[in-house]
Amino acid sequence: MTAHTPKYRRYEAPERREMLVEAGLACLADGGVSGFTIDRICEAAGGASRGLITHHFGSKQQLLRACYTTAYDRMLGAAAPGGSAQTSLPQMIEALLSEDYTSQGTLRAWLAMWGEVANDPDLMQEHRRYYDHYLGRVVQAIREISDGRMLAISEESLATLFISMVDGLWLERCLDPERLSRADVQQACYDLLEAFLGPIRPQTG
Amino acid sequence: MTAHTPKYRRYEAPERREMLVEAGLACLADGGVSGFTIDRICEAAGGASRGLITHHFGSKQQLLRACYTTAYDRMLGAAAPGGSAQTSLPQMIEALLSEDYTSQGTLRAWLAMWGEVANDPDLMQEHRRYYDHYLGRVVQAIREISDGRMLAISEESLATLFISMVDGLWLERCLDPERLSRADVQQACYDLLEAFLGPIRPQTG
DNA sequence: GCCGATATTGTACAATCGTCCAACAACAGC
DNA sequence: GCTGTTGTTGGACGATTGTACAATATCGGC
Repeated sequence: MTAHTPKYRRYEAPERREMLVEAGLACLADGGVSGFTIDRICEAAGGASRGLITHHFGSKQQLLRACYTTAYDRMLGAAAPGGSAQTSLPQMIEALLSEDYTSQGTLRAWLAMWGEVANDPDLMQEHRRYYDHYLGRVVQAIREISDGRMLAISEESLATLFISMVDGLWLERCLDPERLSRADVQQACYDLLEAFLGPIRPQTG
Repeated sequence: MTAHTPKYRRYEAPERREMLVEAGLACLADGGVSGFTIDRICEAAGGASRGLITHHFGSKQQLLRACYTTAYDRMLGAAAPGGSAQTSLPQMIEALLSEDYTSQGTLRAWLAMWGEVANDPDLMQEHRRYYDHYLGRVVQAIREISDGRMLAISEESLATLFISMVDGLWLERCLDPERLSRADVQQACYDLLEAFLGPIRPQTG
């Protein structure tokens, strides 16, 4: 007759880790590094206990590393839907400069994590790995359009240009959404690409 | 016979404020927001007392605001030497993507401050003011080159493109200086500009 | 129903945080 | 040299930080 309602739910380690990463990203989004706190993260993870992060990740810093790889994975995933490695330039422009992704929360999270990349060698290595992956995809997408044509600059150079442009526009728009509209920044991307690749703008009716 | 060597030096308020801003920027550069601490800042300001920041600025947050405007002033100053409002595009490329300015310290400082811009309305206002100023200068520099010629896009659009590109390249290079050389990023800027303005690259011998 | 592996809790801990404030000292003006 | 203004000191304060660790609870396998 002891109905015994459990005081807490037990999760498998991988699932719990995922929950904590999720909570960590949420905290980064609304408080930056200062918001990335053991107490707040556990609170955000459904009121878990303070000991959990140390238990599952060893330290707060390692949770941050996990958050970084997750965030990067998602970014790449959004730019290449359906899990394929295939990406089109318009799709990337649409996804990375979407209304959702150019939010102040997204900005705060990335700024905080980038700030750590410069400090943490492990994170730096991870960053480099992802960046190369990202660049490779863009080069591939460019080649699909150029289709063997000789461009004014190499595909790799144009890819670097494109990535930096997207990052810069994303940053400026996050900082001040009223100053730069979504249409503005997306158009700017096409201005850049068409200067090298010719007309590629998808007809929007 | 009381030789009386002073225990500390008294500064005029403006001079002391400047010292604290300097120390604040130094702390931001090597520790981001986490390094921006009353204790560390005072230590960096020649071992001043902990009460000084509250006394001169009212709060730590207001010191941060002062740091932001100083950093932005210096950035604009570096891009337009001699104190003139006049700026040339090559000069900006040279200054903002210089070896010195693409350091991890510079990165950490800006990331930390931008993270606050998204939170603090006062800082946001300041940011907007400076950005408009910055944009105006770039438009002016573009007009000097286009010289009335009709471009593929408006001078304002190209200015936005340019600023975002510089920011993006600056960011990527700060994050991983070994991946993107100074020559790479500066060349990328010219690739962009020449696509719209025709040859403008200064002959480097 | 019990057991054991293991996920979870919650406190203790020392360190650090930002702010406040009363006492103090430097230095210009007299 | 004294005095008044004002810049400076440094400790008190409560809140919060990340980590460690022993105690506890859950839940699958029997």
